[in-house]
Amino acid sequence: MRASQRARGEDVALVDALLSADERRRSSGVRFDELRSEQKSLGKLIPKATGDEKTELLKKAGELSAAVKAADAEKDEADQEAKQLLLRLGNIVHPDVPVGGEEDFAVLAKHGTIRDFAAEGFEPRDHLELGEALGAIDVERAAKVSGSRFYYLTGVGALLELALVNAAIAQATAAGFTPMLTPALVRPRAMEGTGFLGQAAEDVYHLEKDDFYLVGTSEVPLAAYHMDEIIEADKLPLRYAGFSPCFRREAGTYGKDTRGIFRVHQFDKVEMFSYVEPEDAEAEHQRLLDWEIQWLQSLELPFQVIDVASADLGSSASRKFDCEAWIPTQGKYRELTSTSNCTEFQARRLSVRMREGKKVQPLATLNGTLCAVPRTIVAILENHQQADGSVRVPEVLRPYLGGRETLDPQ
RNA sequence: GGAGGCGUCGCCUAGUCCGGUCUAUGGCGCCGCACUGCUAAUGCGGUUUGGGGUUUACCCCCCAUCGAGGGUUCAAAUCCCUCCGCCUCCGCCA
Repeated sequence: MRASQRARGEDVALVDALLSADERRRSSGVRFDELRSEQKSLGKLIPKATGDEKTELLKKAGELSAAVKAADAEKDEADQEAKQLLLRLGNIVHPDVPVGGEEDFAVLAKHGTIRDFAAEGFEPRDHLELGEALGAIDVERAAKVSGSRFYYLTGVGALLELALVNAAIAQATAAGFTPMLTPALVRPRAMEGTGFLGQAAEDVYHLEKDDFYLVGTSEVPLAAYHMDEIIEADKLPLRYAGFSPCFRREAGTYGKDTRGIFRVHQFDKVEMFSYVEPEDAEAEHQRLLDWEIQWLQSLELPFQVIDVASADLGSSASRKFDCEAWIPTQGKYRELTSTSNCTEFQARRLSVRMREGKKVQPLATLNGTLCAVPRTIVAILENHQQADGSVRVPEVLRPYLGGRETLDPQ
């Protein structure tokens, strides 16, 4: 456990503090139970007693009651402390995860072929230039209305999003996922339970007046969907494909990806989410990755799969695979999808359990992006652009775009 | 937004007015056993969840849990406050 937290870049002292807080929580709990038990047996005698005997009993009961209250307060304090410490602690890192920061990922596979635009005889345009020429993206007016990192999808841009979403939902449904439209505003418990109020809290929008959080992904409402429930083991796995808007403050990214729609405050996303038995979690993680690969291959994009390094994992992930598409005008691979194995981390916090025979225990949750719309549009526009400024539509999307084979400049 | 009603251990339900006998009633469902050519029916027993103690294990014991959290009290399902959810009516609204 210590090694895991160090790999994550957390303070090892936190683990020790947590262990001692947990011991205090236990011992104060035992003391409370004993006093309470005594108080209960005394309480049974009082209604039957009379006269001096009763006066005496009431006096004793009064003293005991004060002791119980003191013990209760002590127990509460220890509980709170342990809980606070636990919330700061991330999931245990899977032993195969490469140790290190953002740059220390391991490349697991490469798919597709990167185009050689020089050989084709033209300079690739970036997604914003293409999107504006197609009448698909308008960031200037979005800046007027909402500020930076917002966008309008217009005309074929709007149609392209709808096509992507329909195609993604179709793939997920064919794979056995239940399609879900989820709330974008959630209570603190859902946010906290999924692990987004830890280190990631700065990146989350909060509506103070109503104490709602805007979700950064439908992972949140999908994980909290079965909150406080016990699921029969033979019902597993449960697989949901959520579609929702996603909101991110993108704090601390000033000057990063400022052009176009690669990094924005609001976007739509189709997300896969699985509830499985803990023993099946690693296999499910691989399946989620395979579905992502299938999706990106159907869009005919060149991409690589990486095993994200320890310090770059979210607090809830034990292991994370990203699919990064090649972005020609940036000359590098950029994250398009991400799948995390959260093991029992979220299930414990949200109290989602499974029953197998007599045993009730937390299950495992996993999530994986199927299609984060704006980034996918970026990758499609840039990779499928043609010398005349038009963009070839991948075949999987054509049925959803009225058979259209290209998007053409206006 | 206004008024009223409701929330009990899988589901339904008794209990709440008037605090202690609630160790929460009964039915359904489910599990086990018995009985019966099979099935069904019947009988008996069991059946919230979490934490702790004990144990090889089973058993057993203690504490919490009556939507959630506070309060009053020696003592709370029961009284008071706040919040959450559901239902009905009114208003407003895409």
